[in-house]
Amino acid sequence: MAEERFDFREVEPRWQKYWEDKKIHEVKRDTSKPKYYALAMFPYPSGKLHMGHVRNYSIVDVIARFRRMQGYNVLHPMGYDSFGMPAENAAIQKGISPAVWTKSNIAEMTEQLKQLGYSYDWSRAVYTYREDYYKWTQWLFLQLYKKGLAYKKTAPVNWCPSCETVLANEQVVDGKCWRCDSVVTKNNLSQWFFKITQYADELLADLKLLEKGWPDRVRTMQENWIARSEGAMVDFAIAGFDEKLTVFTTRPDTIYGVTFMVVAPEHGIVERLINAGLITPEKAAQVRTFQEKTKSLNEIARTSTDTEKEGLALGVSVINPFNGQQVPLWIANYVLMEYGTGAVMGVPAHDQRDFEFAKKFGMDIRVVIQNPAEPINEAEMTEACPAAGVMVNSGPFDGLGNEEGIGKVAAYAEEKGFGKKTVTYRLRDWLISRQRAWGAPIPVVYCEKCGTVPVPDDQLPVRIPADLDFTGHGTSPLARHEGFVNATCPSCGGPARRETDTMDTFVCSSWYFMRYCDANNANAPWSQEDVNYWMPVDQYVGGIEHAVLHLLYSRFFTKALRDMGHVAVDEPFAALLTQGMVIKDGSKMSKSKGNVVSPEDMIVRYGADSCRLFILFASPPERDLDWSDAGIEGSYRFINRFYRMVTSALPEIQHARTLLPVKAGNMAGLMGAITEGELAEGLQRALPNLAPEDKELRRVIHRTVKRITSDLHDRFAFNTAISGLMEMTNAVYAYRDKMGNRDWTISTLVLAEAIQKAVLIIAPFCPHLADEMWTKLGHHQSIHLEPWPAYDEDVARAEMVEIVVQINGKVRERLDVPAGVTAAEMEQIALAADKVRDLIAGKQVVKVIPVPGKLVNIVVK
RNA sequence: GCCCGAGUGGCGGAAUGGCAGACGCACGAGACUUAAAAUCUUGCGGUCUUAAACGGCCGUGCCGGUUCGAGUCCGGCCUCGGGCACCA
Repeated sequence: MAEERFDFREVEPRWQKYWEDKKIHEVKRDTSKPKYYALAMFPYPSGKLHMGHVRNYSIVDVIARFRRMQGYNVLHPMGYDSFGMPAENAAIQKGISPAVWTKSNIAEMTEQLKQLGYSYDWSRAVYTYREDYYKWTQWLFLQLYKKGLAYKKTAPVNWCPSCETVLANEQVVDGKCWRCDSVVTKNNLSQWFFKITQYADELLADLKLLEKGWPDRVRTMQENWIARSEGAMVDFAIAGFDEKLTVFTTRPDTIYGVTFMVVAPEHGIVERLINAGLITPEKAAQVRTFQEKTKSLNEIARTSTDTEKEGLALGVSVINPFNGQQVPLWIANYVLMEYGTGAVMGVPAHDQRDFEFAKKFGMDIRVVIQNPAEPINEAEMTEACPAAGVMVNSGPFDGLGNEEGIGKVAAYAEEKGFGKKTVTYRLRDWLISRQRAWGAPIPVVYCEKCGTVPVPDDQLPVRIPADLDFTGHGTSPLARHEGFVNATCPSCGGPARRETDTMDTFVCSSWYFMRYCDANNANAPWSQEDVNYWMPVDQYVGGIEHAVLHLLYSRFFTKALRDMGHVAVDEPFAALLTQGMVIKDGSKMSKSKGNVVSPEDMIVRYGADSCRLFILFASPPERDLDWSDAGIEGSYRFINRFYRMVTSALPEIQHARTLLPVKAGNMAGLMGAITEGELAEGLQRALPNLAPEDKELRRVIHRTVKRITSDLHDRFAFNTAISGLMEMTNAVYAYRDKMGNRDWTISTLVLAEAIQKAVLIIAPFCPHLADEMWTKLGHHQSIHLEPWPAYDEDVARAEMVEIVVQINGKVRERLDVPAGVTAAEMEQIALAADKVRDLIAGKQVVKVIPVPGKLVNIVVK
């Protein structure tokens, strides 16, 4: 065969320019076709693309191109999630303005995305840092505010006392500031929240709608993140103090087993008890020290069962309303203010954490749930017993099954007025305030007379000033910018101060998929017609690391906006594919490890098509992918092998053209182009004259088309789809080896069919190669506008199949049988085979299990 | 720690309860070539018997279970990875 190579350096840029000039990936609403919205999680413009991006975008590009060929009107957009910390860090470290840094990174990454040949509709690109985008982020904030879904409350932030600045969790390393190594503490600030908990029930219930399209594990993670739990709130009186302490418990059935009470160190009651003098001054000093110590622990450390439990008795008692018993009140590091009411009842007999706490501090253990068959004894317990059983030592509830008891106890409390049945969630409201300058400013002003006043729509956007001073110390640059802070109250016209916090970048990324539907709308975030035509996203693809936060926030946003009438869908992402990471030599690519593979280098050396092909071939999409330099070499070789397969067959295909009448409408017919219809008809006529080799090749071709169609449509198995393409290529080579002395007339037709279908199938994976080959086959229109090839079930079906005969589960014989044999026939054939008869001679056949078309298992004794 | 995953040849992986190792990489052999590269053909889990496997046995992280049959389902571990609310 000819020793030619695919000249990707010349071909790839040429086709990229062609697609861009012809705008073939720009889409409009079109009700004559079914729509398909294919979406990749948009990148943060950190500088250059990394292999994780290439993997993500190659997956979505294959899906988009495949669906286009299948006749869908495909929306495939791209943009940049371009607010965030790295731009501010660049400003602090290099003195470049965040906007300039961001813009130049975007330019570089866009260039690389274009070099990879992704079929984006660039006319719809969104950039969250631009005014025309964040204007609408602010508008949406105000919509939520007006609906009562945005509110302010006090919440702690990480605080570096030396830099006098707020730190992100990422900037706290082992409890210390990443820049100056000072011990980080907590500061309370008044901050904005979104009321996502109002949607907790629906976010949980609607996971059912995603059963088909989302991975089980992501739904499970969200379910556990929201974590609905049913239980009861119970009010405990405080001895000598006129305030009730409300606790939440999922086990009201154990309420008679309470031997102590614990609140979070930051619980408000502690302060009030100190102020009321119920906690002695010496004790109060200890409390302060304890609170300071807890502040330096993060949540993971506090809730870890490995962490030593620390506690401090306050010298105050609370009264169990069920039995009037007084139990001591404690503070402890393992109780969080964020969950439930920040107060938990201590039932050491039936809760492991309480058990450990009671053991450490010498508190009573009282069993109130017994297993009558194997009674437990307080003195001998080595761990808590959370199991079900019968209620004992529980006053009027004795003898009740504990599960029944849960409801009865709660109902009793409700009746008596000291408690009620409650549902709580682990999910907390979404804190969106960030003390940073490179984000969408929260569009609110504070007026001495009018209070908190939203900025009117016609004054949006609240702009980030261009002349900010980034130091990395002290308050946010926005808060230090006089021109920004000083404002006029929109309500009374008097002097006012602007809110200086910006929004969490997750707010920007909670609605970008709706902006893509109508990205250039200057009057609204989107039009109803567009958003309701394109939404929901049919296939969303991104990293598993977003399983909870981004995906949950976006679901919340969609539901809240639906309730305000801005969009008509319940869920934003009908289907989700979570792709694994790209690693090298067993660990994450990182500069410090020096194992970073640059997409740029790979494109220069092997071309975009090889790069795309390898990254899709090396691993199934959900799994982590180990990058291999030798592997991409293999993909590069395959592309050349494919190229030679097509180019060397061109004379035969020209010949095939002369055998077939050109049908009306085939404009490229004179150039040698054959339509799929012409080929199918020609082969239909040639059918009686086909040799076994012809039939075999046709079988491979049609079976492969079928398999790849299903791999792409049903299960996103790009790796096996590509291996199918390789097998098909191998089959064509084997066929051509035998072609020399065969009937030239028929074999050229079969070959033409094989080549043409192969080129169509490879189009979503290697779009440049495919378009180039399509042109060489005489076609005049881009292959990406052609329909996906058809396959014929009858041609794909094998005449004979090999079945396996097992004896007691071990393979003992292989037999060729006609394809459609029944189970009964298979059983007969298997038992009649010589080798089988020898092996079962003298033994008793207990059972025969025939599996049609696959195997027969004979069980003998 | 808690929640969620993953583990198969020298390597990446394939196998929807039914032949473990498709396809590719690496490596070996052969063809072509003055030579090399490229290309084409071919072999390739371990082990035992054997002149030779078209033979036997073992083998999908470990231990146990369900089943005629388990890489696949169930229970218990081990190791690695993702998330844990201010990285995005």
